[in-house]
Amino acid sequence: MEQEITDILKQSQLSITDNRLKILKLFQNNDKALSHADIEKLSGKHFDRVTIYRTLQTFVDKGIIHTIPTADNSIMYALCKEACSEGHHHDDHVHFLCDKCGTTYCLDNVNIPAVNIPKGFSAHQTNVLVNGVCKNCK
Amino acid sequence: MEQEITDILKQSQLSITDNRLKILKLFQNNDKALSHADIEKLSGKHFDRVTIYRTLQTFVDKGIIHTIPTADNSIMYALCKEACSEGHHHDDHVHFLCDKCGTTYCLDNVNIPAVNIPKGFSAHQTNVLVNGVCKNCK
DNA sequence: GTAACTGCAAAATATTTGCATCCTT
DNA sequence: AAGGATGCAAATATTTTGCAGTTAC
Repeated sequence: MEQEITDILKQSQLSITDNRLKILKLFQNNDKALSHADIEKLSGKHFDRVTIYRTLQTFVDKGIIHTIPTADNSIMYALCKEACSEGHHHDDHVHFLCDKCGTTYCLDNVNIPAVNIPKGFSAHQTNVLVNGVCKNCK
Repeated sequence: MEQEITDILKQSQLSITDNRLKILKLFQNNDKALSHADIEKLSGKHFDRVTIYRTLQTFVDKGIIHTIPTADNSIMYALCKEACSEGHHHDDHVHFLCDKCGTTYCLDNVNIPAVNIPKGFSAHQTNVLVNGVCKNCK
């Protein structure tokens, strides 16, 4: 597990630092999407706000995490699966936001359905965000 | 047309003010989603930032406009169709974001497809956001 | 006349940038 | 040693709140 995390950084040609390892571990341990604020709390404020901003941005750029568009517009981040690579995300899965607990899940096993778009438009990527109640809050 | 706009406000039991009429007119004239910044620009800075914040919030609360979750997390707003009412949105249409010109469209005629969500989860609302190239940028 | 709306000032938050220092390689 | 990463300070930008003056009804 520890090994996996460092591998992720190596593959993206990023220096292996405590900071990055800790943030990555937060994502792995939580199995849900995290906001900047979540990371700040979960980390116990051990590192700087600015570092979190920069680290998240770096991870997004490298395709390690992806952002999730949410209705209330808090930016959420979650780990990308193997299909993602630098500059080219394939987050073709559905995101689920629980209205009760606020947790955002990546439903990796749920494929996004095909969408018919009008003539003249060409689709490149599709995001699906489902709101509702999650299994824990039921 | 002018009449329509005042009717919208009347139906929501809101006072009819220049400010609100102008902002509503911006939405009607542009046929696309607008951000807070867009409105500031389009209005020619004739009214206060704060007023725009409050007006947009009021409109969202009353079901006159809805927010659109976007990948880059700028908050976009667009007019709701007749199905929306206070506190209960039915934005069951697809949103399209053009990667070239940045325009966000409501594809009112495109219904959102059914999504299979896992056991234990119950869906309440589904948002679909498609990225690509729009008819004008092709 | 009264309640609602607006604009200004200011506070509170959030995000970005510059730079000196420290850490990874 | 060199380049990248971090932390601090500070600059910007964004959003919220309070309040007094104005406007719609």
